[in-house]
Amino acid sequence: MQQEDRTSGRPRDVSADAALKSAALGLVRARGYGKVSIAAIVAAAGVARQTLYNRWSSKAELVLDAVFEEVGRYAAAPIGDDGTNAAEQLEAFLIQVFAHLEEDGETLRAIIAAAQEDADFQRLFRERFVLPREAMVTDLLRRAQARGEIVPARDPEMLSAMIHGAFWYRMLNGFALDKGLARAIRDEVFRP
Amino acid sequence: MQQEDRTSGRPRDVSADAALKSAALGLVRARGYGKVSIAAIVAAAGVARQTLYNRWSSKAELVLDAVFEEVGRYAAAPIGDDGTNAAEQLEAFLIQVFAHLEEDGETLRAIIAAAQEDADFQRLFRERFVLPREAMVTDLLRRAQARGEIVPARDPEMLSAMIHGAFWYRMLNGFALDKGLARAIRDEVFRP
DNA sequence: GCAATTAATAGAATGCAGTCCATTATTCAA
DNA sequence: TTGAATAATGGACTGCATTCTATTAATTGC
Repeated sequence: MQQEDRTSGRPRDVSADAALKSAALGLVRARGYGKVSIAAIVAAAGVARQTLYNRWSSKAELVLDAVFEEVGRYAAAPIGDDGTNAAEQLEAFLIQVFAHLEEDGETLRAIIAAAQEDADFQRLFRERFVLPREAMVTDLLRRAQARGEIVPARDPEMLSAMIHGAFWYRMLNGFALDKGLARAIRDEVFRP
Repeated sequence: MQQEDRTSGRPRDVSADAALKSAALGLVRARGYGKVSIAAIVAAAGVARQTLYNRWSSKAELVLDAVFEEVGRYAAAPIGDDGTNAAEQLEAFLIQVFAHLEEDGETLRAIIAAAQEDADFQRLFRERFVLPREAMVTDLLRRAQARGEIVPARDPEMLSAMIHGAFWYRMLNGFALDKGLARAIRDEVFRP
C-alpha cells in the first residue's frame, strides 16, 4: 500500500480499503489462506479485481495488512518491565504469541511461504513484522543483562534469533506451539 | 515416489526416473525453483507430463528427490566423533551445511514454502529431510553430555531445535549463512 | 462546460500446476 | 494368440493469480 497526494483525478474510494481488508480477514480465518481466492475476496468486498491490485501488489500483501493490522496490537508494545524477572517475562511473551498463533498460525505459515517466493514481499514482511518482534525479545534480554540476570558474555541478538527460530522451526514442521514449549525455551535460555 | 511389484502390465520405464530427476536438478539449480515449470522439466527429460505425475505427486516432491538425493550424502552420515570436542564438531557441521546451502539454499527455501501449502508434503519433507538432520545434532549433543561437556540439566532436543531454528529463521528472512553465524551459534550453545 | 488526470469496473488474456481422457505400447498369463 | 493389466503419450481441461484493455466515473484547474 502506497499513498500519494494528487491534485487532480478521481480520488481513491477509501471505503474500498477497509472492505477489502475486512473481507480478506474474514475469509482467510474462516477457510484458510490457500482456500481463499482473489475472486472471492473482491466479490465479498464488492469491488473490482483491479481495485485490489491498485492497493496491494499480491494476495500475500493484502492478507499481511489485513490479519496483522489487528494483530499489530498483540505484543506490539514492548514487553513491559513489570516486577517479574526476565525468565517470567519471556515465558509470558511466548505464551501470548502462541495463543495468538492458535488463531493465525496457519496464515503466518502461508505468509512465510509467500515470502520465500517473492523477494519484495520478503523484505516487507521482515521490516513490518519480523524485526519488530525480534527486537522486543532482544530488548528484554538486554535489560535483563543490564540487571545482571544474564551473564555479559551472552549475545542477546543471537539468543533472540534462537528463541524465535525454535518456534518457527517447530511451527513450520507441523508441531503445535504450547505452554510446554514456552517453558522449555525459557529453561534453555535461563539455564541454572 | 511409491513402488509396487506387479505381476502384469507394462513395466515402468526406469530410465524416466533418472531423466526427470536429472532434468529437475539441472534446471532448478540453473534458473531457480520458481522459474522452472513442469512443462520445461518434462520437455528436458523427454517424457510426457503424466509420466512425471505417475511418480511424484507434485513439483516439490520431485525436486525434493532430485536435489536432496545428491545432498543426502552431505551430512548424511552421523557426525563423526573425532578427536575434537563437541563445540568444534557442531561448528564444523554448521559450516558444512551452510556451504551446501550456498548452492541449494534457494531450493530449500522453496521446499519449505511448499510444505506450508501441502500437509502431505510437509510430512514427507519432515520425515525424509528434517528429522534425520535434527537427530544428527541431537545425538552430537547427547554424546557431549555423556562425556560431561554439557551439563546434565540441559535438553539436547530443545537445543537442537534452537540451533536448527536459528539458521532456518535467518535463512527464511533473507540473511546469509556464513561462518560468523556458525561461530555465534557454537558460542551460544557452549557458553562459558 | 472542457481538458487533463486518475480511479473503478467488467471482462478478456496469460501463464502455470495439476487433472482427465483417449489412444497406443508393453508385459504376463492362459 | 488373445485378453487383462498397467504404462506412456499428446492434448485438452480446470482453477487460480496476476496483468491487460477498453470504458465509464469523479475530480481539479481553466
